[in-house]
Amino acid sequence: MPLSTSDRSVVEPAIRRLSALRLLSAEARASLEYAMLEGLQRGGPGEDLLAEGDSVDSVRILLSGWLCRYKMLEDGRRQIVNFIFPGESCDTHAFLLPVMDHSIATLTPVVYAEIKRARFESLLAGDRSLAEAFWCETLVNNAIQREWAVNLGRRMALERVAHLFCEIFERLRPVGMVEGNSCIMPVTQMDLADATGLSVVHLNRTVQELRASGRIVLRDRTLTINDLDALKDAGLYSPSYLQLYRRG
Amino acid sequence: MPLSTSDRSVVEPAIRRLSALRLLSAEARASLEYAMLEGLQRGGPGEDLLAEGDSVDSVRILLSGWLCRYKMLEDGRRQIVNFIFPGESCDTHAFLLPVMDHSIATLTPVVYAEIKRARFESLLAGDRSLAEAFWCETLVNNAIQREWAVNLGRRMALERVAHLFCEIFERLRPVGMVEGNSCIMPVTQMDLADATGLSVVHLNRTVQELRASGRIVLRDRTLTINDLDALKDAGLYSPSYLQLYRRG
DNA sequence: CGATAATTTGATACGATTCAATATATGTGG
DNA sequence: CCACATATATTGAATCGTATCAAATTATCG
Repeated sequence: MPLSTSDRSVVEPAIRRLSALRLLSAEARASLEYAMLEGLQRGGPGEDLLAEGDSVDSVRILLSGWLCRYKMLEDGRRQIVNFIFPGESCDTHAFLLPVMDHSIATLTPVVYAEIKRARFESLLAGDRSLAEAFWCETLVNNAIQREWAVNLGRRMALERVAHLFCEIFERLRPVGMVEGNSCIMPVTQMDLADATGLSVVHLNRTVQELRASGRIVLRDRTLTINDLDALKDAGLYSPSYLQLYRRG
Repeated sequence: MPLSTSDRSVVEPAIRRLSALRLLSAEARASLEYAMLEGLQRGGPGEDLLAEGDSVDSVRILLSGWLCRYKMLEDGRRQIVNFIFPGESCDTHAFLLPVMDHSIATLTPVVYAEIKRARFESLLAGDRSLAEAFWCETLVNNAIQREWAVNLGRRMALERVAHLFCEIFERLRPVGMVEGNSCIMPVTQMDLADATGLSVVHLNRTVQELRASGRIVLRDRTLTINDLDALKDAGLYSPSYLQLYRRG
């Protein structure tokens, strides 16, 4: 569903995030903004943007809402392997590989920019820092993916959930989606369970434990972290892997 | 420990692997070979090649032996987040980020080629297909990392170990390290436990279960898979994520 | 408002961890 | 080449964390 708007602020999260990774020239910024505004799309919740096995011929940059990357096992078990937050892009270089190894789904209503591959490539060809910013994003993504392996492999339920909440909070902050000590949490507990490798029931109990100990408030789709440092301790969280404020 | 040799076959695994990802010109091949041969290094088992927090100024390409990427939690829990096999490179673009988010250790004696960043960059600048091959490697790595999240989050012990064995087997094959239905397995059960997110005791029992059911033989540091398809079934393994035989 | 989805609760079962002990390999120096 | 020390693999028993199943409650949406 194409979306037209004259409001350039919709693309701001992407510009913000990329600028944090690499200092972008005014021209690079402008041409990217323009390309994004031309390709604005909307999606409803619960849609697959890309499915495992699809080939990819365009780049998507999320501007609002949440996406997730997930994989399914034959018998229906689902693992969310990562979230995608506003400002982040789906697959800037996925076309170098033949097909998607995983699926990408909307968890909420979303707005994103879709840029055709050729267009995207010429954008990158025109500006080295832009190319580097997108590559950095891939590398940071890789680092996040590694931390998820640690989370799933070596942390206990309470630590896992605490860690995930810290990560979400810290990833939303640089794109301006944190207010005070709160951010939105627009996903179901089933999604959180699939992201932490827990059953819904146990995830629910774990969340309640975090609530009961006063570490978080989670209601009305809003997460409030009373004491972020305490939650980080509980989740054995060390933020360096996000490399949030890099500038080459 | 620098290593000199006149035998060019040491670099073959790397050439093979990169060639599988992208068709390389004879010149690209030759210049890469030359750079690798100039920077040959040896390492013993149990050494950190790079530690979390280090900054990276050279690229390493593994030629023989096994490495692992791992992260530690404060209290000593370790998660191996990936293996690195002969022909694979450690950090071709890690210098785009300021510091390592994880450590890389030798699991066996190794031989690798170390190429200084500037040298490496000029190599890539000189040949587009070479640059693309290395980037593809990063993307494939990312896909493997996602599959590890699935393994750790949603597979049970037996499935996890079966899956890991299948993956190892399939990653060793294209670099010629599989003979018939056997490959070497030069790591301890503790390493396998840390890779699968299990305790050593339970990993041991799981391996025994795989042995008892006749699916594998594991002794003398050699893994023999009697029926690969059966092991894949047991591990809910679907190999597409490795994207082994790509050519752009 | 009713229908459906999401969250919460309870009870039970199972998979995996832990601790402790033993057995087997591997490596080292004499 | 053997004796010893150390690392690795194996076994058993008890415990703990998490899953599963089923039901009840609460929220959400048309």
